[in-house]
Amino acid sequence: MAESTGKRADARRNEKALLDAAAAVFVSDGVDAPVRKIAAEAGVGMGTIYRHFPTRADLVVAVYRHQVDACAEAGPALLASAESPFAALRSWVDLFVDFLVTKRGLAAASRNDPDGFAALHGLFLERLLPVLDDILAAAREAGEVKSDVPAYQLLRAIGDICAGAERVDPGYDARITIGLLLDGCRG
Amino acid sequence: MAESTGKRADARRNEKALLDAAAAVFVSDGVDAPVRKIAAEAGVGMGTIYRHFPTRADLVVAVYRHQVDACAEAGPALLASAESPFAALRSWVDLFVDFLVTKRGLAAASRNDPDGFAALHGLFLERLLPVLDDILAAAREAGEVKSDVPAYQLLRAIGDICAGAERVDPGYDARITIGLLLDGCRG
DNA sequence: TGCCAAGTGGAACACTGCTCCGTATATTCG
DNA sequence: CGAATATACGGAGCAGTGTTCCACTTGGCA
Repeated sequence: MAESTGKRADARRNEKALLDAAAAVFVSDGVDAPVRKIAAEAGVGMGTIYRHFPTRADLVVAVYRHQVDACAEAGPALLASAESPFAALRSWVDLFVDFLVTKRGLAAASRNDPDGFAALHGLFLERLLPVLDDILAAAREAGEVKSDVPAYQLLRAIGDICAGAERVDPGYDARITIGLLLDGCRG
Repeated sequence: MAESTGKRADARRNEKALLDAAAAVFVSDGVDAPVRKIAAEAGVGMGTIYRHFPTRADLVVAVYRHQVDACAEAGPALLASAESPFAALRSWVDLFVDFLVTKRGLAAASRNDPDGFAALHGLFLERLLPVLDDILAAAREAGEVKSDVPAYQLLRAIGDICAGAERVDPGYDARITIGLLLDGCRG
């Protein structure tokens, strides 16, 4: 019964254990936590972790995929409920920033690892870019955004700023920068 | 004769060799190049490199210090010659961005290494922050900048954006984002 | 010249991501 | 129920990193 995946029962169990362990370790140690630690936390060996997630980035993507989905799905709702498209833009960007800054190291996770970057970047592009694009288009139509900056440019800038902001420093607030950026879009 | 440093002649020679080697390797391999490679290029042992530069960040700072100085010194000149303080702001930021993007990995060099970050960050704060602060103040006085964003916030945002932009991607241009940011400052 | 503190080199350590393959076991079939 | 087999597991091991340590060399001075 259960999943129709051809996987063996223990394999499925281990995959779940790994996802849970990774989520826990990412919270306590940051996304850069050693693979060994995640394997240990899950109570499996190195071989197992690499069997299920060929690269650490795959694991990261798997762990956060549903949160990214939630962020993507919130877009249209915000656009419908906010008092203006630009307000929706602000709210949605806030959501994304929240997501990024509450996951220690998420945005920077792939820094050292080009493949990892591609995976995470790809997830954002696939799920979030269309959403931001819609919001941006609506805001333009309402005359609230003059700049013709592409959504990609904006999405990436936000990611980069949050990545840099991960360093703890009481005097710095990434949200201020991002607010400035959005103001810049109004032209 | 020569420097009044109490250092031995061979020590001074090695320090110079290391700086030259590091500069060369940074260009060809990026700022993240292995320490061993720099030592080999300079023809010295591991012990020597760590004697002169206790951490890789110290080496990075030493290599780029005079370029940072040049950037700092260009500030007042730009302010005097540009047709408006905001134009000077743009030009100066361009200068800084040029510096960051032409040094592969410079802005991200310290990413993995908190001490390294502090060193580089400290250099920028010490040399560049006052310059940006002056330009920003002038632009505000001329009514060209409405936002009261602190210079620190802006400087760091630029650094973070360039750090993120280091990943090669023909579709992304950090300068667009930074331009947007400056537009945002005009309020 | 001879001495010795300053300086050097590179082996060794601790840590990382990742691979490999002998072993264990879930599942299936007789 | 008991074997046969494909599937999955564990962890030792490899390659590469930054950094430390200390026996050895050498510049500069008396």
